[in-house]
Amino acid sequence: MKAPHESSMNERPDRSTLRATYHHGDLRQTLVEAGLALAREGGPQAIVLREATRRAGVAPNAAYRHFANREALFEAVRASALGQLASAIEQEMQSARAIEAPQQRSRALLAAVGRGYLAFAQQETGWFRTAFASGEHDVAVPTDPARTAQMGLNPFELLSYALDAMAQSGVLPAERRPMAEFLAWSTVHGMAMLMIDGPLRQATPEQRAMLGRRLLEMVEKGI
Amino acid sequence: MKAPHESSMNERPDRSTLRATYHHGDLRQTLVEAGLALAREGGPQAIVLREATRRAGVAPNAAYRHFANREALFEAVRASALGQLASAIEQEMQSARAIEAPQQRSRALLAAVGRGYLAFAQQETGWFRTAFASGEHDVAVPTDPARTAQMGLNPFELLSYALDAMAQSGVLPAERRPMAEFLAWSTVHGMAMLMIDGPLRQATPEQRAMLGRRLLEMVEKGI
DNA sequence: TGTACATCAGTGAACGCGCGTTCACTGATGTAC
DNA sequence: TGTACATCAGTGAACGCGCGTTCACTGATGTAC
Repeated sequence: MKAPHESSMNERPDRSTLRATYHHGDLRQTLVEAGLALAREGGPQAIVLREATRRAGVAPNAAYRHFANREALFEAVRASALGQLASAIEQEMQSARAIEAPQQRSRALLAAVGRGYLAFAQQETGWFRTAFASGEHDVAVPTDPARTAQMGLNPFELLSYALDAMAQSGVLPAERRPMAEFLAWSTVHGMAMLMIDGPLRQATPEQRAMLGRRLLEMVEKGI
Repeated sequence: MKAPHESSMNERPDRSTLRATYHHGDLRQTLVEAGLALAREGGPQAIVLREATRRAGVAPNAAYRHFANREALFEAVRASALGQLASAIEQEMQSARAIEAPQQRSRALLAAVGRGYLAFAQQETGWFRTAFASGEHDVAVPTDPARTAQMGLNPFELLSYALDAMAQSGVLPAERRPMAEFLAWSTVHGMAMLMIDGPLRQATPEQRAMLGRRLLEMVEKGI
C-alpha cells in the first residue's frame, strides 16, 4: 500500500501496460508538460528531472534522449511558462482591442497588460515564478533570435505594443516613449512580487484590486 | 592537496588549534555571520547549514544547540540581510535629513529611499535576494512584534517615514497617503528585480541610473 | 514484397554527492554548600 | 576556599534521502536493395 508519488490518486504508470508502444511517441513534449505541471504547483524548484520522467512513465535516463541535462529541460519549461503568461495577457487585451477611439483604446490596452500580469501572478504563482526564475537565460526580450515567428508575442512585446499605441494616439508624448516599457514593467512586476512573496500576501482581494487600480493610474499619470 | 572548501585560500579550521576553548563562545552569532557571508555570495540557496558550521570550525550538529533546524538559521540570516538593506537606505537618507525646506526635504527623503534600495539590490544582490526570499515568514512589515525597539527601522518603516514627511509637508495630498507605500515599494522593487534577474541585467550603469531617475520621477508625479 | 541492417529511443542498474538530522557521547563551566 | 555535581555546548559517527548523471544494454523503427 505504498504510494509511488506524493499523490495517492496517481497510480504508478506501468510501462508495459500503460504505454502501447516501446517508443513513447512524443516524450520531449510529455516531459515539458510534466515539468509545467510541477512548476505550476511548486515553482521553479519543483522542476525535477526524475519526477518529470516518473510522471511520463519512463526511466529517468530516457530524458537524456531529448535534453542535454536538467538545465535544458528547465529552460524549455520556463519558456512554456512565459508563453502561458503571454496568453493570459493577450486574452485580457481582447476587449480593449475592440475600442474605436484611439486614445481610449491605447490606454485600455496598457491597463489590460497590467491587469493580466497581476492576475496571472496571483492565480498561477508557480508558473509566474518559473517564468522569472533567475538562471542562465534571460527572460524573453525584444528580439529573441530563437523564436520571432513561431509563437505569439511575449509579454514584453505585448507591453511594447500597448505603449506604441499610446504614443501613436498621442496619449504618451513621443519623447517619453523610449524605455517606457521598463518603467511600466517594473511597477507591475514589483506589485506582483509583493503580492506573492511580500507584505501584500495578507491583503484581501478587494485591497489587491484597489491597489492594482491605483498602480495603473499612477503609471498612466506618471510615465 | 585536496581543498576542504571551494576556496583554497581558507585552510580547514582545525578545531584543536584554532579555537582556544572547547566552547566556542558565541557560536550562534558566528553561524549567522557565516550564513550571511554565504548569502552574500550565493543568495538564499547558498545558506547551507553544514557549510556554515564548516566555516565556523565546528561539527555540523553543533548548530542544533542554537537553532532548531535549517529553517531557523535561515530566518536569522534573512532578518540580518534585511537589516543590511535598512542600513544602506538609512545612510542614503542622511543628506536629505539635513535639508531645511520641508517640501524639498520630504521629496529628497523619498528619493533617497528609492536610490538606496536600487543601489543595494545591485551591489548586494545575494543579500537582497535573501531578504525577499519566499519562505514561511513575511518580510518585515509595519509592526513586527518580535523587534520594535531593539533594532533600527526596517526598510518598510523608512519608506513610511518618508511618505509621512511628504504628507505633512503637503507634497502628498492626505487622501493619497494611505497605501502609498505599496505603490512606491512596488515600483522600486520591480525595477530592482528587472535589474538583477530580468532584461535590465544587460543595461549599462548609465542606463540604469537614468531609469532609476525616471522611475522616481514617475512615482513622485503619479503617487 | 521481403529481408538485412543501421539507427533511434527506450531500459536497468548503479554511481557519487552533499544535504539535514539523530544518536550516544564527553569535555568545560558554573553553582551550592 | 575547595569540592561535588548538574548543566551546558560541544564531538564523532552514522542515517536515509533523492537528486542528476553515466554505463552498457535491447527492443522498435525505418530504409536500401
